[in-house]
Amino acid sequence: MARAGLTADRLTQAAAELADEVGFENVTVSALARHFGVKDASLYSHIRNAHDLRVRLAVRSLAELADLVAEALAGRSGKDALVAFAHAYRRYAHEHPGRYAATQMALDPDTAATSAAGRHAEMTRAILRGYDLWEPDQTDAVRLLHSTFHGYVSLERAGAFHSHPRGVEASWTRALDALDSLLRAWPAV
Amino acid sequence: MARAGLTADRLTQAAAELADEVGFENVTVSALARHFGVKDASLYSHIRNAHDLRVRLAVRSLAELADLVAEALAGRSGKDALVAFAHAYRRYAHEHPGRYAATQMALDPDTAATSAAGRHAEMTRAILRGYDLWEPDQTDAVRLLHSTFHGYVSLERAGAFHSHPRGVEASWTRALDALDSLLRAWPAV
DNA sequence: AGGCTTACCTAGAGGTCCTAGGCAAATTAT
DNA sequence: ATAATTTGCCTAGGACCTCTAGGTAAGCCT
Repeated sequence: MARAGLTADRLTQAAAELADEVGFENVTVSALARHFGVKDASLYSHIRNAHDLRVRLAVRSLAELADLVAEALAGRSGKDALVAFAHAYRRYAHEHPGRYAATQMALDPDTAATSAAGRHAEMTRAILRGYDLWEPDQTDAVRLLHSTFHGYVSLERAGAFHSHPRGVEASWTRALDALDSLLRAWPAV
Repeated sequence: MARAGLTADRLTQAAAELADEVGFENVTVSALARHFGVKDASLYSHIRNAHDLRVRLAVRSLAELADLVAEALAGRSGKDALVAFAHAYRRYAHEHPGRYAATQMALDPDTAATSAAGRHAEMTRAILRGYDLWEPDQTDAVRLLHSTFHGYVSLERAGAFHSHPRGVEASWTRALDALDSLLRAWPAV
């Protein structure tokens, strides 16, 4: 009986593709086993349980997104960097909805600390070097930017903006204009 | 054999409490049936299926949140209204995490149209009457505000801000200052 | 070739979702 | 007050998912 050659990595990769096809919440051990033509029980040599599989997918997706953002940021600064970051972020969410959903999973503190979540914060902070912001305003601004990007993308995906004819793309561009101007004139306390 | 007196409404109410206790994703038909001391199958006379139950919970939570926000907004305008809206919104998410998660469910267009989602947009728009914003900037600003509120609250709940010592409360207050100043000086195209 | 590790298997328990069909309690009609 | 109707909750059972225990065989190493 030939072996399928499973590893935790190949499972996570397949789970990522599956998530984009059927949605993150439908990534099950059974579906993954079917994909490889093996029995459910066989996967438990490689992953601890279903939650472990989803955590691996989340960690992998965070790293993948961080790579794409890093690439988009390379050689840019100021508004140029802000827009590049935002587009890379939103594009990932659109092209890989299942993986993006995975990045929103609540990770336990240890896992989060060793994940690429820190790189995301670091890159957001790098953008702010093009603006005149210092602690603690810098941290506040990082949180605001992250919130806005994530909020916009997830509301957009949830269909919250469909009720109005104004183009979602146009609002996004204007939101970036607004954030840029906000960062340039960050209000003093 | 005495009846439990189930109705779709009582089920939804219990589901809301259950959601806040065990998390939205753990609101199951079985758990709800256990809560009422009846068999799973009995619930299907009142709800169509598990998805239907979650949709009812989402619609109910949206309405509940809209009521709280409306109350907070009453008699306020300008930054005062902005801050009141934001605090009511964030407070609901903190006090009722399961219900708040429910409000983020993707609803089909018909359900969304008849839900309180429209009231949320309308109230956000009302805030902007205190600023000098007109279409299409108004819609862009509504989307930006909504995104930021939702993004901040959901990242906060996911633990994304725990890695830094800066207080989450302080950043939130500053974010509102920033949004206020942004709305007062909304950049022209 | 023999031995070791491990990839994958079968079997099965327990949980959730949901349907079909039945009885009995509550409600309405007579 | 009794009969007819509606409906709330039941049992039974199928389909799918999660996960454990224990076994067989494939592939690597000497």
